[in-house]
Amino acid sequence: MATTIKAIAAAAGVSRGTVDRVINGRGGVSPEIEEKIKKLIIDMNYTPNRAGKVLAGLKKPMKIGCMLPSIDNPFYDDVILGLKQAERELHDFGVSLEISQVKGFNPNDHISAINDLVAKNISALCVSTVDVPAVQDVLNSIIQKGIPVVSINSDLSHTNRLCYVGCNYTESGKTAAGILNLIRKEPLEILIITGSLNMQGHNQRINGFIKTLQDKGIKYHIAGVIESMDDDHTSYIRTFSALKKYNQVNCLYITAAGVAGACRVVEEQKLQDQMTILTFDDVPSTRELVLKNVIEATICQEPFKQGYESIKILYDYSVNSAAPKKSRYFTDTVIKIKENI
Amino acid sequence: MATTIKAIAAAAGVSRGTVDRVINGRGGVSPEIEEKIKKLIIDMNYTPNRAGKVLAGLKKPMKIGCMLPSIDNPFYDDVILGLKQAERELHDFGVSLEISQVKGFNPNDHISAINDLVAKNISALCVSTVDVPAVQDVLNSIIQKGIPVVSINSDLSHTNRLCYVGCNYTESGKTAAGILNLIRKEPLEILIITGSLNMQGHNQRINGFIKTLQDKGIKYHIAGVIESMDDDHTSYIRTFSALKKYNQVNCLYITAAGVAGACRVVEEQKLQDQMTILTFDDVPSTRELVLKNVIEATICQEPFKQGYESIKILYDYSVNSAAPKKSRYFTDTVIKIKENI
DNA sequence: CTGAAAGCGCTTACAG
DNA sequence: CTGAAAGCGCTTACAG
Repeated sequence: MATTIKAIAAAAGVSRGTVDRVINGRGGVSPEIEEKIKKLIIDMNYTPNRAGKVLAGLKKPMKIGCMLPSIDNPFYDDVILGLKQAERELHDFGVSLEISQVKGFNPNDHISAINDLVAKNISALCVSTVDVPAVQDVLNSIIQKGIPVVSINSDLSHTNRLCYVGCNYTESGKTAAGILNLIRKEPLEILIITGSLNMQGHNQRINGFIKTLQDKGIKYHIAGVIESMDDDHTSYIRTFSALKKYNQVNCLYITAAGVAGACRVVEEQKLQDQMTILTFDDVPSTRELVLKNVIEATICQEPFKQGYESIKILYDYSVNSAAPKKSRYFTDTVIKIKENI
Repeated sequence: MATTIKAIAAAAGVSRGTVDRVINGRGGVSPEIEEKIKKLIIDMNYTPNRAGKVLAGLKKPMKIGCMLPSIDNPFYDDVILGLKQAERELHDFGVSLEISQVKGFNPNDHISAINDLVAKNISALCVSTVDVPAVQDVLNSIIQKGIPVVSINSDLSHTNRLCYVGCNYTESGKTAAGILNLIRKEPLEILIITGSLNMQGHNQRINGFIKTLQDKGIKYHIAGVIESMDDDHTSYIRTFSALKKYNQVNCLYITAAGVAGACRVVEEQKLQDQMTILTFDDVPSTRELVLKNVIEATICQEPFKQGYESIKILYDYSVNSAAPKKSRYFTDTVIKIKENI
């Protein structure tokens, strides 16, 4: 049987209330008694029982806010499933989620969604947002108020966020090059279709990719780099033009959304057989293209786990005062091909 | 606030004890009152609070037994880490693990290890064992005693095990062929090195592999099939002979342990460059060979998760009487290459 | 500065 | 067949 507050109180000859004050640093305990209890806690190897804490804490339930740019972005579907799974598991422990979904990456939209959540009295926040000063400032002021923040999928600089949970973008770019190295249809004439050159994650995927191509001594040439703006229509138009201009291209490296738009060009022009296509993430349209042998491999990042772990981390921090051990939790870089998708 | 036993009792005009009797089917309640309470439970949407259950159940702690053939088998290291992680998380809920490790696959050794666990008064069991009648009988008698059993990593037939948690062997074999299809150095002359032709999982890896090679229309020929007996020394000896005999082999497909032994032959004879090697699992020696570019890809099966989920499933079943929704929980088929291992 | 009591939701003897 | 009471480990007013 593990040590309890009751046992400590008996050993110290005080009441359980006093032991509780020391354990939780509520103050108002004489120095001698405080010392005595602290020593006992260590000697008797006391750790608070989570079930007891939960039950006592049921009177003041905890609401965790989540802000995601998930409208019209199927990538977030699995993130949300992960959030909800965590909510289900923690429901009996008094936890509920307040999920705020926005469309696009306008900082002002994100800020007002975040402020709305705070107004709804959340006691922790997880966000997937843009890393710009205006957003950083808002988050820092929230953190100052005692609301811990976890960044999902896209990290934040210059903030005291508790931790990041998401993709290792550089590694995922390297892995794409590793796959290409196995396939090896040299010389490679590569068209890079990125989401936005302003997105750090997308750039890391490009840099990791190129670095590994070089390290491996692969014969390649980057025909061009275009931006899809994470939009299938833009992606289609620009890929169409680019493939007309660079007609030697035999490899598409698509770092973000816009996969279906780019692949439509390839299919319409019947270029599947001579084109090696590498993409990221597993949204329904991408999955279909993998199953149709249009895309050779898509590299994924465990979105479900990103949602699930974020909530668990915030809960553990708030209730068990367990700070995360790492400042960045990278989910696995997962290679999916037709057979294991 | 969620509905509680107290609320139901008040609504029914009875004591909490009576409500508890109905909820847990302990009997001894008059039919009319039982009906009334059952209706109330549905109408008021009652679900038992786990924290309350846990606290009340702390007086009778729960011991879960685990039997693994893990001695001298590094594959199980991560399975055990997963078991221990679950134990840590459930420690405050009164759960402890009794892990029994054995060496090899002798049914009698497994049976006596299992019986020892039962003698230690475990209330649930997870096992990774051999699927033979003698073992099945022992497990069925244990299950009859009310001890639920989960099979890890290797499934059991003819038993009432609660569920299986482990690899999808057929899919992992297909995935190996999918990788080979991307690499395509036809014509392929393949040497299959399997663990044992008596192991269902190993055979499924072979069958899935060959089926997919055929479906893809890949030009291949199986030079031979040898058994490593999951042992590096045996693997080395037999691979050495086989490569001497079939000197056209340009691909090694290794379905189980014995990877390091087989690869030693390749390295000693400097065949790395002309040999495509596909393996399974991520043990230290395999990982090293992937990083050294000897192995092209190794296909993994989330061993940590296998351990972790097995315990969670047994716990949920025992405490929350939540039967698993599926009879087989397949962990993901994970492709690891140098860049993402 | 400290203690006694009540309560979170559930279960377990015990009494009738 | 049913109820009242005590208890699991912790926290929260309240009284002194």
